Amino acid sequence: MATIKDVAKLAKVSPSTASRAMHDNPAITQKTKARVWKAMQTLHYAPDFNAQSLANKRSNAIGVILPVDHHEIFTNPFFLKVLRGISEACYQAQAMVNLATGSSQAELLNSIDIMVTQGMIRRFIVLYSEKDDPILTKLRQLDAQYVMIGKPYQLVNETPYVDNDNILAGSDAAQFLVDHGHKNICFVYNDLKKMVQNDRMLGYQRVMMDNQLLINSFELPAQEYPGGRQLVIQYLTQHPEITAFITVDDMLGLRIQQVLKSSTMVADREASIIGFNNSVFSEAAHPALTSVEIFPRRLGHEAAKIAVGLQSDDHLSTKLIVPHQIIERHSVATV
Amino acid sequence: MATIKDVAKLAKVSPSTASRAMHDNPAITQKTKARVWKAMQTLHYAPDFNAQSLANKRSNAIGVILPVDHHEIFTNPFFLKVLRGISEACYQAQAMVNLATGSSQAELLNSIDIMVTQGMIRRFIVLYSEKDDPILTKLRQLDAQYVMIGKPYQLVNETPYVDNDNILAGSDAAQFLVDHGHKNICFVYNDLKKMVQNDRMLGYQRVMMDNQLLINSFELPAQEYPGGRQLVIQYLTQHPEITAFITVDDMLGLRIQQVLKSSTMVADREASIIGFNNSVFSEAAHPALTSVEIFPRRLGHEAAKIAVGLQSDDHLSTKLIVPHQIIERHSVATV
DNA sequence: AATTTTCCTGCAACCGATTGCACTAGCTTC
DNA sequence: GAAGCTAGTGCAATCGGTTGCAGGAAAATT
Repeated sequence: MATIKDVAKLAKVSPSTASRAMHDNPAITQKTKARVWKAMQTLHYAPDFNAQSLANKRSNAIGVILPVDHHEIFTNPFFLKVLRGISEACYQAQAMVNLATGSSQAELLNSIDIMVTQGMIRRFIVLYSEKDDPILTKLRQLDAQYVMIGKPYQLVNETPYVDNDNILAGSDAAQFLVDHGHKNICFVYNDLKKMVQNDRMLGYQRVMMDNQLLINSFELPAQEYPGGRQLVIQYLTQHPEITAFITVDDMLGLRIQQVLKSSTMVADREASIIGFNNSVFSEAAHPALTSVEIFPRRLGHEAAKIAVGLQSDDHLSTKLIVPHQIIERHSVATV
Repeated sequence: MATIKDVAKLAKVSPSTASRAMHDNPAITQKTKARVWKAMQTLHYAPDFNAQSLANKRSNAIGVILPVDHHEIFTNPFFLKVLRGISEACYQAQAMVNLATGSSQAELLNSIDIMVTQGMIRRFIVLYSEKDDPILTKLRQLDAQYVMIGKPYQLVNETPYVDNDNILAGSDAAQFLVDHGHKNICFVYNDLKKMVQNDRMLGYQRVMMDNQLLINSFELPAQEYPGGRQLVIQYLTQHPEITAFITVDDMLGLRIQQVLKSSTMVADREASIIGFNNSVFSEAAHPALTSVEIFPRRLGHEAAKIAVGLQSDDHLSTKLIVPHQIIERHSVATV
């Protein structure tokens, strides 16, 4: 591998000039820069990241923080897609991608500590947004920068983030059902402490109120908790008027669909369903689920672009809203 | 942050001695080592990874290579679980996890090149096994070490890997059906160029032959190719004798189940299904799919442990077989 | 032509580790 | 007691970059 000294030698300048030329330092003449650049080309020069990080006290890597391990999370293809987007943007920006996970919060905190203090990683992407998250406190305390995927709960103005307009997405989903003639619509969620779910519900509520319709909601616990099926049956029998469901994730929609199709307790009961995330689940269902696509890969891509551009001294924060899109399939009927 | 010089000063030795003491170099007296170790403790010393990598010409990071982007892959929770296991083991070994993905092979190859030449990453985990994979060629050519998840096609003896015994898993699944009285069993796959699928089929075939039963197989293309549903219906009508399916992934099982339940073309047709991967899909189905759990997280964990232990000079290769387990649910009936 | 100003470039130190080699004790041995 | 060993430690160079500061050359001013 060619080093900066080789380049310098070939361009007949000193390593310091070469270094400055590479960073397009204004102190260097165009003519000199050109010489250096040509030398870089011919030698296929590429800087050593470790040497650079050492000298700069800052790694070129972006740390990616997944939520603390939890059955549901590591089952959700959403994160993998986001990772793909991040990876893509980082590749284009010549940055490395460093993963941080943990089976407990303590472990994750420690991982992050190591990445910052020993790895000199100073830029992170946090793949979720939760209330009172100690991880964010830690990052701030370590003087690291981060961009979030999802809208932050705290320091909303100071935190760069990329997100969908989940309130709008919730509204759109509700409006879609209303437009199809539904009046008794139920919102199915999982955990309202998550900003996404909360926002989508807000959007749903807004539309219902605008149309003077009743608000119904239902908490369906994660798959690993038993009895979910029973809860759905119960809800359905207690609310015979409900003709449509908005589910905060396709998976929930699928589960409700399964119950509708298979339980003798609710035989002949029909209901429209619209989900979120446009995941495999929605395609796999029959009838295929209408779902709101939120473009996770794009979310990741944009977040990474912001993270890569983060300077250690800037305190302005970029916010980016990625559009969503309703993918119509066959699970919503017109009444 | 304390540096090695601070430690050295406190222990009243030179940095070189401190360094040697930290690596438990036999040239250093126990007494001196003890002094250095105590100094490390009191200063909360932790080495700078970048400086270390620079001096050693080898990073402490493990590169993780995902397969080239492909709708199906980034939808499969398997990889996320494996990542979790890798991350866990790396955390314990104080190694960083570096991700490599690409939307094309060229991009992925380039990513890897960068990781090795600029990042000094010399140890990789490859999350898949494919025939004639140029990625592996590249890794070898770059003089990097790798451990695979899944059995390699080439250099089987020289390549460390961790895998399930997929042949056995295939046999077990088939035997499970045979034990439940099934005689006409069909094996459903996706892409036989993948070692996993091939092996599972082999196992299936073995059991069928041992029991003097006919071998039936069926290729169900990935979800994104249209017409899959039609293919299933066609197969079912052309093979009325089939009473059970082994599907190489739960997703495929789910898709077959959907057809069975919903198509009027095959009304009243019943069939048992056993899938692989014990993914959410299997739980979400109704009746819930019986599935073969292959413990992806454990696969990742073990692979990472091997990768971390890899020395640049050793040419012995560890192989590790992670057991599988049939998770009985309700999709297999006794005939 | 001499002096000042402006620009550009190079020297050398530094980032935080590792390691070959030389050196100094303390022991043994004759 | 001098010579020869061995074992333990430190010096200094090195890994491949970055950057403050000094200095030299060219351009501008008088």
